[in-house]
Amino acid sequence: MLEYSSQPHYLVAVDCIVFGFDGEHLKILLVKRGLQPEINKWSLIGGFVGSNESPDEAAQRVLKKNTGLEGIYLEQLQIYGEPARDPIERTLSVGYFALIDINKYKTQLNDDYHAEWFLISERPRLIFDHDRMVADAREKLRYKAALHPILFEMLPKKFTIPQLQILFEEVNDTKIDTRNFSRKISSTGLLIKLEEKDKSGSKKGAYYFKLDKKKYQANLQAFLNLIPNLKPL
Amino acid sequence: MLEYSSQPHYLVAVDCIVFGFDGEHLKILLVKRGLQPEINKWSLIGGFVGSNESPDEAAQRVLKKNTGLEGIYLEQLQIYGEPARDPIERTLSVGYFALIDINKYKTQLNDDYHAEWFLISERPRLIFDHDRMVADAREKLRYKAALHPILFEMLPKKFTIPQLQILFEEVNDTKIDTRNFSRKISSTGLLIKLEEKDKSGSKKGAYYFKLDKKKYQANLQAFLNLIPNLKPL
DNA sequence: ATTATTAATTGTCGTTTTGACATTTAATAT
DNA sequence: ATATTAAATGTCAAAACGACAATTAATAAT
Repeated sequence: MLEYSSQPHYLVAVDCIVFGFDGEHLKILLVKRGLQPEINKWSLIGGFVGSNESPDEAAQRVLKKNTGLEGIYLEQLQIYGEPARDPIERTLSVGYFALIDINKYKTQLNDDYHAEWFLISERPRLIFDHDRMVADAREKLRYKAALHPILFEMLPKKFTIPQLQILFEEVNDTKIDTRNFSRKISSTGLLIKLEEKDKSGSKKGAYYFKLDKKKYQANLQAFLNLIPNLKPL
Repeated sequence: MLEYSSQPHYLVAVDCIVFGFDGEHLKILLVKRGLQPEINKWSLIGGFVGSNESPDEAAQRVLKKNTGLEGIYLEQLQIYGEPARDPIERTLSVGYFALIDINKYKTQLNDDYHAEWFLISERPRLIFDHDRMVADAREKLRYKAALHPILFEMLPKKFTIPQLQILFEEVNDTKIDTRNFSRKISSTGLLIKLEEKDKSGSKKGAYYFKLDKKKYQANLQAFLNLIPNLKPL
């Protein structure tokens, strides 16, 4: 086998697909690229992996630098490494998808940074292979959200069932029956009903719920049922 | 933002977690590392990503070079990029897991290469972070296999239901009820019953089945049921 | 030839979950 | 007092599930 020294070295970057929910629509956070090539074109939030950080840490750092966001849900998507994906120099990029509550960070974003939210369906064309990254992230989000309670990451601490349903509908691009949805969500035992109501959406008002954090942590792992009585490895 | 030129460059490698099934047990393919550091210690099959190939292509090439295997099921696991994971020089590694039918390649392996099969539970300690890679791959295999018909990749073209069940039991490290398993497998409509029987395992013999390849391709995508009547994005 | 043996195959039943569907309820506006 | 609007909840038939045991097809033993 070959020695280390004779092997080629590459740039390694991270790119973050940041999904957010504003109560009505699933959105994605984009920035105008600040360096050549493709300067001033819309792009995912990204940056190079530094010498003393892992890609995971780089993604966290880059996200914070570009948006002010910290401690948000972040998950590796996959690596993008076609030799010619960056025209200047070979760069491998690790894709991440992030989930945040838009309203929580709205002010911060508008004031301090150049990031902008777009409807998924109305986003501009992106540089390099970023459009593919978005498509992949969208698919993975849907896949994962069908089996894990991660969509709560995009909601405020207090949220209503109708809000939650709209979010599911947006992610899955489909309509869901209110009665069946409510039944299934209740059966998870993840929600705690609060006294307070959200009156903004209707005259009657919808009860707020919050996450049962203990059960939430326990259920982050898969809850599959092809194999009965399955226990973690 | 910084220029490309001022950014650090890294080695990028691939490491393959190769799972196989011999009819009885789930096994993993390991090699003795051929270069410093940690030379002659057990390791995953890996290699550096060359200048003119993607990581996916590198994984294919490395697998073929080390085992003679070609055109096998290969899927990206995740990237491993802790700054100090390789003591010589910073190297990021893309983990892949592969699925093959052990019997198909047995002779080839023993004769031409130094790879060796181990029971998952009896494998030696591996170099660097390869033990973590194996653990991650095992979890992902189980997760994916619960939702997608990928385990067939580890079986011969003709296989029996009892064989298939043992494989499921191995992957999930659990016992499954014969009657319920058979019912569920049949309901997928993925199997075609053949005339021939496998007499090696019993006096009565077990009917061979083969995959319905058309339905197999269609079902490689997720078949979830949290969202009724879900169609692909 | 009959019987024993072994693993493969198939069946039942009560419970739970599912998907499709409509009515009632709580608040505000008229 | 009534209309309006969205939230919350109920029913029912069909399907899927999990737990459980009996039958069948072939060979081996007597």
